[in-house]
Amino acid sequence: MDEETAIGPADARAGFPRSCAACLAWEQGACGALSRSELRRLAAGASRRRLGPGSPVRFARDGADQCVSLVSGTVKLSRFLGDGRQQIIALPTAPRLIDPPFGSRPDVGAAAVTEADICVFRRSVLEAIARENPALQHRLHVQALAELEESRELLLTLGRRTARERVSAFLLAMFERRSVTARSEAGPATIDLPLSRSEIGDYLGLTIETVSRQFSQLKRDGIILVPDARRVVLEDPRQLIAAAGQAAAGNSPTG
Amino acid sequence: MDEETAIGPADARAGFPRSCAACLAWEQGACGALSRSELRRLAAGASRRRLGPGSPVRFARDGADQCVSLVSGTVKLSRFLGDGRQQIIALPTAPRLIDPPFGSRPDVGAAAVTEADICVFRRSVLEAIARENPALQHRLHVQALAELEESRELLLTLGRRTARERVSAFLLAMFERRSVTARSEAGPATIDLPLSRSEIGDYLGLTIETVSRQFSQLKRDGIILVPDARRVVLEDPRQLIAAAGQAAAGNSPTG
DNA sequence: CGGGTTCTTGATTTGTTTCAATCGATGTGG
DNA sequence: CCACATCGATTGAAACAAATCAAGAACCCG
Repeated sequence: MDEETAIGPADARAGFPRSCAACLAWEQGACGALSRSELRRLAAGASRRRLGPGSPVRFARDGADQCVSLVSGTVKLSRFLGDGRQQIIALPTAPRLIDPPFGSRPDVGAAAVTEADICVFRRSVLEAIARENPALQHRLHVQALAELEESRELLLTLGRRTARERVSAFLLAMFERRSVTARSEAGPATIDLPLSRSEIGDYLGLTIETVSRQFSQLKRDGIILVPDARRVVLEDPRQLIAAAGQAAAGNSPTG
Repeated sequence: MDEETAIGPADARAGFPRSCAACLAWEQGACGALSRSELRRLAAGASRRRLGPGSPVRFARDGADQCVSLVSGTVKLSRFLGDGRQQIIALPTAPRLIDPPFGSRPDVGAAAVTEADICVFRRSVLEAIARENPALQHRLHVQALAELEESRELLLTLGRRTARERVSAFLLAMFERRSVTARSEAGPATIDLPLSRSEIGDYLGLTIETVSRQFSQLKRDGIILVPDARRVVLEDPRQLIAAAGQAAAGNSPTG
């Protein structure tokens, strides 16, 4: 997606902070746009943490000087209504800056959905570096635009798709973002779901029961197989695509 | 929101391209971060156009070298399903870059909802300038993050709010973005709606009939007055806020 | 094996859509 | 100036999809 990493391949990591040298998110993540000295500056105040599924990610409320990077795993970002209704608004996977610099994000909650590693560092330092380093700035910008696109796709789903279309579209999306190792495997396509039924509901604006019913329905229709609750195999991808209610070109039909 | 304009106040416009000197979006928009020479470079291939309500904004499909800036008015950005179902995903107001550089935006449609002026210029030139001009880059980045926040707010609305809550939240949002002149007026707060009932439906993921019914209901409850279809006066703002189902802090109640 | 959690399935209710008719404003031509 | 067509908005009745309420089944872990 982006050629210009400021630093060389993995074997050239000498001179970098130790924690960064071992970091999986090193090259692809935002840090890949950083020079040795910048990385050292950032790593100074940084700390790593491992999270189990479900553990909340504490964001810097009240303007504390923090910034969270997701180094491995998947988290859910949610917004809430006063009575507890929850909507998952994004499902970032590593490597990704959740809670990015310059953002004004209000009442967003975050929690790990898989095992996850996060790296917390000083927001002010990253912002300062970004202001001097166009490559980093550009990376962050492109990242934000990608998240905007994802968000808008979900908007279409929540606003206009039926329950069946929502879970079909969700399965398709999970299929497309599956890991490279899973992608290269032969045989029928298998999707590992990072979310529970309840979380899928919170993502798709549905109840857990409706999600479950749609799974059963797709199963009965011979479109998917569900060997266990966290896995789905695609029997008939063609039909799943049809069931998702595909998006169309943006030329408004009539105003 | 952002102090660092690269150039001085309005009376210092000498030396700028003529069309830019007269441009309303000049300082606040992205162009405000540009130097004289950069602005001249950009204005070279630029063209202005006035759009009536409903007219589609032609985006550069198939990678044509174009970029659209909204100079005045409001447009709707929509996504579509194959059978024509429409979801409005954003309602940008001037000054704003719709169809911004570096974005990969797929099948997004755009149409003016009010009278609108747009400025079309060469995408490659803006991208080139952005890569050299950190202030512009930063502005575009902050802009993208703001749009992401708006999008996520709408996500919460579409995923978890009832019809009544949706139109209440919509009215509140329209109230908050009303013009400065309208804001300073005395007397009961009046909201001018830029959208028709049908467009409000497309924005809130509802049908036109449901939108209409909710307006009538809020009227009957003494919360709003509807002097005509395009205007709403707030009788009881407190109750409207309650009816919108207010958002809560992001600390997940339980996972 | 028990105890808890998650998932599934069924019956019923409810909110929203769909279908259909009417109203009101605006504009046109006779 | 008044019938008449048009378009958006409103209202009503019926149909429907998803939520809610309520059991049960499957699975996991100690």
